[in-house]
Amino acid sequence: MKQRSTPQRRLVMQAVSELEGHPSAEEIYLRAVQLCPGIGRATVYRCLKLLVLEGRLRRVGLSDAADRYDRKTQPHYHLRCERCGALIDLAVPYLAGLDANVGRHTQFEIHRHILIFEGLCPDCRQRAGNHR
Amino acid sequence: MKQRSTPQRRLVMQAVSELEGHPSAEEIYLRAVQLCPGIGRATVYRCLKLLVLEGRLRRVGLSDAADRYDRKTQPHYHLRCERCGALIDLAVPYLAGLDANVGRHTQFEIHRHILIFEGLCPDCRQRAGNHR
DNA sequence: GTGGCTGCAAAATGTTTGCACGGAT
DNA sequence: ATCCGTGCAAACATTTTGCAGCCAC
Repeated sequence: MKQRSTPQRRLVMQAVSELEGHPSAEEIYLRAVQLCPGIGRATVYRCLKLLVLEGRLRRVGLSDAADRYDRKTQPHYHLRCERCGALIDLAVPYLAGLDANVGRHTQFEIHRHILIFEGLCPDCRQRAGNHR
Repeated sequence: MKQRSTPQRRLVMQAVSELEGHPSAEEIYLRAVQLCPGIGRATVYRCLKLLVLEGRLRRVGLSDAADRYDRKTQPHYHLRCERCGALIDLAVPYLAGLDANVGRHTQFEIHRHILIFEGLCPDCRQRAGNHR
């Protein structure tokens, strides 16, 4: 199964690039529709999946909201506001030794780890403080 | 809103306790039905939510599968097999300093972090090795 | 008798799949 | 001619919600 570079594929990549931060599939779809009316949601989902497989995008899975997509594919962590849902990249150094460490203590073969910090962003923090 | 201790609430807690590991809401529901035919799915979901709120259970959210519930409520990390979905607790010490550290570097008020390791469990590892 | 709790069915959400068509190789 | 990609709608999985009735306080 050889894959083609279709206009839609390029367009989805472009939509992600134009959207700042970590857009969801729906946000990417809405932007893609602007660029190419008629594109289908399923196509966007399929393209995103392929782009992640190719390593051109990274999927940030959230347990209680739609997944987000990230142009930055190198390992890094995320910070999320539990009130407004904002998701931002963290500059904290990647804890490369953790995987080997856990592998040594369990019979698992560790491939990666996912680390997400949760709390309140400055805006929500202030808003929360005000009506307390 | 004062809350009552109902038979269903106790039963859901019992079902979680009887099931080993980290059952999903559906697994808990199925066990609950055995103990009390007629209990509804929605009731199980509502009870789980309340029990988590009370701090008697911990919810382990997974981005690509149903959430799991954990009787162990103290902070700890998880290890997940990406092939069979097995989820187990990790004994790795909790990195308590991380939150303060990230808080110092971002304007966020950090409340917690979620750390999940992913890889292959011993069984799946062997199975994967065999047909390679 | 007020207000939370239950069970049911329906809704909501996010994502995947079946299918027929169309285009590229 | 084959096979991949597309658009649409329907299916799917998980969780939440609206609502009527019930039970405990």
